[in-house]
Amino acid sequence: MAETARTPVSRLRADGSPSDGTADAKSRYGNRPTMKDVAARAGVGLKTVSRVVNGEPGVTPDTERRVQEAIDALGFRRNDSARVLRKGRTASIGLVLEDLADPFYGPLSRAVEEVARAHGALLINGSSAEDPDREQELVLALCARRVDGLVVIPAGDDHRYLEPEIAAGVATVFVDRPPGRIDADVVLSDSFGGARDGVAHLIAHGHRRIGFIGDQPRIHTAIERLRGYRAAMADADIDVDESWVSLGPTDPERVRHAAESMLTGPAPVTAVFAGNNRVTVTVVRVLAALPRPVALVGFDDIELADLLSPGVTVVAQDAAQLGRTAAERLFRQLDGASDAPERIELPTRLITRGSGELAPAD
Amino acid sequence: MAETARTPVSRLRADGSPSDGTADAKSRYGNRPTMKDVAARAGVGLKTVSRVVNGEPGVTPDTERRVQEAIDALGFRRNDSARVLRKGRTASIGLVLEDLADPFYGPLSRAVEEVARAHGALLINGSSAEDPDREQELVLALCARRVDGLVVIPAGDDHRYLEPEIAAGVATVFVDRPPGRIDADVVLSDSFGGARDGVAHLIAHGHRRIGFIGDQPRIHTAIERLRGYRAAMADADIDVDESWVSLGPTDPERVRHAAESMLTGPAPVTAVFAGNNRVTVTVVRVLAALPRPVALVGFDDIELADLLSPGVTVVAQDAAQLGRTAAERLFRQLDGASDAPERIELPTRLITRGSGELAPAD
DNA sequence: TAGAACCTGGACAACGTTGTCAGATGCAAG
DNA sequence: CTTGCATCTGACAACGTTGTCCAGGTTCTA
Repeated sequence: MAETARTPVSRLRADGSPSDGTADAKSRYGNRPTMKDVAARAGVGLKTVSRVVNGEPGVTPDTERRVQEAIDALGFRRNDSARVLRKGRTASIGLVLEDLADPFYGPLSRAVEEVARAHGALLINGSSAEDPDREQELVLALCARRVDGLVVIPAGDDHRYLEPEIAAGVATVFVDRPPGRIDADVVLSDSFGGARDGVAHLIAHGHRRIGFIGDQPRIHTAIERLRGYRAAMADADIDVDESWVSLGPTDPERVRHAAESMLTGPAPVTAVFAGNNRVTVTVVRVLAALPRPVALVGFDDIELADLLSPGVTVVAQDAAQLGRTAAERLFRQLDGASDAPERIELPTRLITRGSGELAPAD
Repeated sequence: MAETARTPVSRLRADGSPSDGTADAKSRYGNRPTMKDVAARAGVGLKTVSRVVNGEPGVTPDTERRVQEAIDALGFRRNDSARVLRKGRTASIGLVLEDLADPFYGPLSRAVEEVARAHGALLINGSSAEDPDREQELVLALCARRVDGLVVIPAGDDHRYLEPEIAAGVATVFVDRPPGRIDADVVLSDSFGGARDGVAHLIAHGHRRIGFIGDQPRIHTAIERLRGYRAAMADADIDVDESWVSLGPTDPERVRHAAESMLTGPAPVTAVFAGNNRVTVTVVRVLAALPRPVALVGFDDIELADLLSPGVTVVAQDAAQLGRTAAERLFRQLDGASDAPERIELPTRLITRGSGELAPAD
């Protein structure tokens, strides 16, 4: 059945609609009822409708009923744009991350959303695709929408463009990577410590020639994890052969090439530390095709890592906790806390599953 | 932790321009500069500023420069709330899905975002957590924000509450599951056909006792996939023992219990068809602990499925394509197309990796 | 040189809501 | 039958932007 009462006529209309008299009048949506319309229908004043809609006190039950009937009859829905204009707060926050499709960011944005929801706010989000210009464009678009706050996983390394916004009261928290050239709240995982522990774990199982494959060097976490790698190696008095280290984009081709080359040189590595989830996945594929076992520890947990053989040992960070902490910090700012910008570092956790405990196959 | 003093009037820093005398009654709260402020500073009219900001023609280069300088000096950013109020279009679309953290929805929302971006729109999104009330609440909140359009992965089965919105011109497209009790565009994967093919594949490899574990029966895809299962079984003249069929929540406990019980009865199944990615993951775990091999085909592809042994055979749907198609359809509506609501069904693809080709271990 | 055609700039009125404030109304007490 | 007081109610002015429209000024044509 399902016959619709949809009017085929007024779907929406581009700005310069032909003829149709004044463009100033309602050439936009099919006419949506406003509070004025509701007031007229209910035979009350405009403000009374506003009071009913917002549950303000001071309306007789009888009046309220009349207004409610008019609202239902007309299908009225408050226009929040106008409300925002008047009140100044939008009850929405922006989340700028690198890629919504990356499994690492899913739980993170979900956590941010949960916190936002608990505070009655909606979440607007966008992917920067690791492009600083796009990050800035997105952030500024969000500011133009007057989001109350921003959670940013930065792609760029210069955030001075945010200074006027922050000064104007846009609460801002960075996550996963610190901001560049401004002082602001930031929530991070302990990339340095996590990587150091992971590499130390490999060393403890007898490895000395250990490879490191990480993300591009302009990304803070990549540098930190490499630093952790070097620290662990130094602690064990192992000289790092620079052919064991590779930073760059994390697309499968590049990573595969990097892995293969450090596995085949004159001094082939017996273990690999993978700098993030995407790297790990590709390295697992490369190692699976090898005749000899090569140990592997990856940064970030991956689904099904426990079911591979051997299971993949990882340094896990809690993406959801990262997002939750950041969002909570954001709303603390919005609630008026005026603490100095703080850097919060969350611990990582080594999960041993087998691949990191393989002995070197020398 | 030390408690910090909270002042209600905190981070809003009214930029005190000492020389400017006009800042008396107007700028009581640390407000942002408006076009009026810019106009005053540049010594031009309000509308001229608007023209510069929007790149409209009819401004001398010299005037434009003066205005631009004032904009930069004040850190002016157009207030889109006001703009929206005036123009009627928000250049934003809403996406309501089940769970942002589910790996199936990541690529889908990313695709929607890409299309939105290509049309200059931002994406507001929220998770319904499979709760119809929450879905409605979210959708209506988005409508109050006056999003131009909605992409909805429905949790509920009655969407008549959307009728006034659609009539008022909110473009609407459903994805992954059809809407309930209204007529609207919908983009689906071919759940029925995909499941039928997957089960037929198992039958072709000699299985006759095949289990089906799916999502809750109020979810459309769960029903469709079960229908596909029954169709394939009927085509092969196999009577389905109802102890082989289990629908319900997809949490690991429930799925594990369902799998174990159909694997241990008097007529234990020799193969399992898993109704979605979450079910598959748990079933893989259960089967991995079994002494005898049991065949498995899962609906939805999973990362690393190829690296397990055996590799997991799946009926893959293209989540990104689903999102892209829906979003494109949405913007076609917004561009004024007034086609009748349409149902678009995307094909699935069987990917054989080993688990689905195991012979029955009778 | 006057008039027309054109260009630039600005005054003003919306858009739909909420905060303020003063006017109505009802009821009890004087 | 007033007065006082508490409740309700509605007119009106913002909020910051854009569409309309007209006033000046300039250049070009007759």
